[in-house]
Amino acid sequence: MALASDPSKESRSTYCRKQKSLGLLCSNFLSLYDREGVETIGLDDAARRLGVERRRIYDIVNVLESIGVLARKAKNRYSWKGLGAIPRTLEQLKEEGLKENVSGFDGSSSAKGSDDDEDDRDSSLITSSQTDKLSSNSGVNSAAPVKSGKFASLSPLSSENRREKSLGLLTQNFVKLFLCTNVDMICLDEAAKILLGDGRPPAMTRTKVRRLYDIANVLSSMRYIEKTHHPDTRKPAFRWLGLRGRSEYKSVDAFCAIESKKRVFGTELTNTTIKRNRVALPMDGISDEATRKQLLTEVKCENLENDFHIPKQEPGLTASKKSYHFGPFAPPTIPQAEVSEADRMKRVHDWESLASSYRPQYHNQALKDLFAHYVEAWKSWYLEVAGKNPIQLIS
DNA sequence: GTCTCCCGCCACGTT
DNA sequence: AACGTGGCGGGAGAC
Repeated sequence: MALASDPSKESRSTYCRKQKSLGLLCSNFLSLYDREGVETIGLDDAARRLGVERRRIYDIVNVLESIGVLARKAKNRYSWKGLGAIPRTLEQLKEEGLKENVSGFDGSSSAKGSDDDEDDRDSSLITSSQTDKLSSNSGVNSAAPVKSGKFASLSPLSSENRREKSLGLLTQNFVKLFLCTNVDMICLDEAAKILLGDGRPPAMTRTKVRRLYDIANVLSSMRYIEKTHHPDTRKPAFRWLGLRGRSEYKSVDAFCAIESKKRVFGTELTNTTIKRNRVALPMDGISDEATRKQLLTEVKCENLENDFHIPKQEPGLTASKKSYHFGPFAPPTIPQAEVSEADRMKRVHDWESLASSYRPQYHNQALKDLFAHYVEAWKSWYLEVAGKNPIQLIS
């Protein structure tokens, strides 16, 4: 499975995977469709407008479908249920999870003795024995219907096997781990072991972990979970925020405080034409590191404001330790002047003038369309704020 | 080194 | 047969 690009040819490249993360794509996807009047979504349309391959849209859509945001209507078409459908879906998943596990997830049950020695490190981490039944997956519910009636009509074993491994079902079971247990946080490798069941080969676990990373990125971007570290082991883990995370989302200040602690992704859209190892960035010609960082900060702030799902960063945090990189769609004209921190922050907070004056010159028509959408979204959002109306991110 | 996760191949299902 | 879907794991960026 060789990658298409030839690194030797593109040795000068500065590919930055952060700009292409699934989480960022999810944010952009929601920015695009989470608004009044959206009823159906075409996958081709989404891919075109977001500037990514269809394959990536499937990843997003499968996760969103599993938590009720979307429902498949027909080939290439999904109906938009909205973020407001998530709480109901979570409730269903919880009920379903509890029903499937009559013995409960209280830690006292054990369908078969756990032989996973790593699971017993800390009581706040979930154990395999608590959730063995999730691995058997009976959890297909109305929130995530089987893709098609015909799907199971031929070669039942094969299709069932495929369904069992689907990203959507894995998402549901991952969510159930949090909803149906008293677990506080969980490491992805442990989640994988739990969902697979004991005694699976390491390669299978590795694959499952990869998928869980995909899912975690999407759920993180929606603030249903957050990445953290286990207090004792410092091992990366994910904590369930659920609706709590979403309510914090409504408060800009709270969101910024949370967001600033997060790993910060690039803010630009991903693009199918920019391959790994051969990205030509607008700043490639700029050798001075300080200038690059300054420019990165500038553009990051401005782009953040184009996307109301990624609010402003905390002062002093942007581009301090980790450098940001332009995405492939960075505006071709970038302010070069040295700008003081005070001036910069003043500009960042000058939302109104920014919204009315800033017009990035995107080369890509899809980006132009998307930017136009952002401008419209910004206007309505700003009107709401100016009118002292609460921001309704969740219906 | 390990962790993270993008990328696109390709098998399988649908039209 | 052509197209749609999505599992899968290689391998490279991030740490």
